[in-house]
Amino acid sequence: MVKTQYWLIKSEPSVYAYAQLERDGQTEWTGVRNFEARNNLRAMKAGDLCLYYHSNEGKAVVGVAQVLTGAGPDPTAPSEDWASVSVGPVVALNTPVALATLKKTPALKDFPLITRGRLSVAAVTAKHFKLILKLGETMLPNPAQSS
DNA sequence: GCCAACGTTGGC
DNA sequence: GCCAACGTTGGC
Repeated sequence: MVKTQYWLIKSEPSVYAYAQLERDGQTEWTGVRNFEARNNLRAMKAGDLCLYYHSNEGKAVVGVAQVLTGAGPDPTAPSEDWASVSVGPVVALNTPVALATLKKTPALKDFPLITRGRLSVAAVTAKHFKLILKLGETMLPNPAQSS
């Protein structure tokens, strides 16, 4: 199997919270209108894992989501030029990792939330991904644990 | 192809 | 609710 890649996806909880994803079981990740974020969406493939960040309200990484299907055209987009993927919930973090905590952690100095605050879909290194799970006092359930 | 204006995001 | 950061648009 191909190596799992790690990502960070952001959503305002008032728009689509992680708890909503858990209720729905899966969702189509649409509405991205930034070229770089779109390119990242296109690089996602089924099985990749995403840290789920709540922006504006909450301001914390709250859960892990998994890419279910790779990028297709965004049905909500005005043209063919945009992409979306479908994602499903994996686990909610036992302890949400606040932005303030991320900022205080030297190992996360170049985490995309810190360096690229406004990028809504960003690649995350395996090292950062694991560290955030640790800060969130959370283990991945076995089916999601791939490499 | 540059760059100013504008709109949006998101932390505070 | 303000404002800084920054990406995109559009005029030249």
